[in-house]
Amino acid sequence: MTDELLPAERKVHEELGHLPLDFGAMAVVSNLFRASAAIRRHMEARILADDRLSWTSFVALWVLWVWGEMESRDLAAAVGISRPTSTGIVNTLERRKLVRRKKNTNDGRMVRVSLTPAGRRKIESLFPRFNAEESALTAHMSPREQEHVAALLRSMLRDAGEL
Amino acid sequence: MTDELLPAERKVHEELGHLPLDFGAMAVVSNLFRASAAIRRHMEARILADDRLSWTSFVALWVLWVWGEMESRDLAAAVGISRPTSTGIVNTLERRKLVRRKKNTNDGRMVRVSLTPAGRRKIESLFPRFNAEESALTAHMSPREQEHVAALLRSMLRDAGEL
DNA sequence: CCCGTACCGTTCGGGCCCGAACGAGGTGGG
DNA sequence: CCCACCTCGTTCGGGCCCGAACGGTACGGG
Repeated sequence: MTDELLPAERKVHEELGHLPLDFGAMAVVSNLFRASAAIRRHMEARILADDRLSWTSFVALWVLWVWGEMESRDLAAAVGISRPTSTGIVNTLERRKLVRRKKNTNDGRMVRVSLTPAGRRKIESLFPRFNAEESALTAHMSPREQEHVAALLRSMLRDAGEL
Repeated sequence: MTDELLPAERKVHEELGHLPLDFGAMAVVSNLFRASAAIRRHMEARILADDRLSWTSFVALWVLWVWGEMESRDLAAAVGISRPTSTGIVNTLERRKLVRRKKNTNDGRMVRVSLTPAGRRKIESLFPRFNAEESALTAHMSPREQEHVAALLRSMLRDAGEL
């Protein structure tokens, strides 16, 4: 594992090194975003492209798989997108018959969303391949390191939400 | 620092625990994305909203600040976006007079992009506030932990690109 | 001097993404 | 029974994002 700085990071030190900045924090956040975007692109190209699924649509299927039928606002929150975006994603998935909308009879405002059988088959065949790729991406970390990194990420997540 | 599992993660273990999946890898990747999206939203709302700048536009300004005038394709690569997206971003920033396009006289295909004085003033006033927020987000890590996490993220980045 | 090949930035089409605003449905106090 | 007030999903407008395709420029071999 090379923990060398990236060329971009070296250039930053050259140009900005004299300023009173927190370079440790910068390294964490910028690499967090680089890694996130790269992994997303990797997964979309390698696993999701055959089914013309975006990352977000895939996450939506996965959330519905894990949680079962749920109300639209809860789906948005679980996927990590706004309610307008969720409307669009559900439209796309409904058009492809992977997901179904149902009116809630108790409360006329709510819409309940769930997987169709085809949607369930899709995520059940896709997810193991997806997880195998995740596994390859984290193969150079020990289980202890994995849990440590996950914990640090969770605390950054919490801070970003509260702070 | 609570390193407790999120409710969503507990539910995943309940529902999927019996399947032969790599849950450690899952925890790393899913929290990587949750954190990335949360930080992005946090920064856009807290630092960038006043100037109506998106995260990506901000990164473009930052890259041009650090590297100076550069060719459009290199800008795209450094920001981490495709060339078509880069065209759009540069259009937006040019419209706001933060960035300038210039034809390269040697090679008629190339376009060189650079900050305007207004663009330079903007990023120089914005970045310290941005970095202070990064600093707050990583305050609970020791410098050693920060470098460790950055190194692990760099190696995931590398794997996602090569693998 | 061509012409095939390669690479540039851009355009096009379609999906994702958000904040603001809207209409419909629900709720509680007067 | 109202009628403010809230929350739901959706629509609208505008920006971001990519792969494919296009016109323009460069360059090397025949």
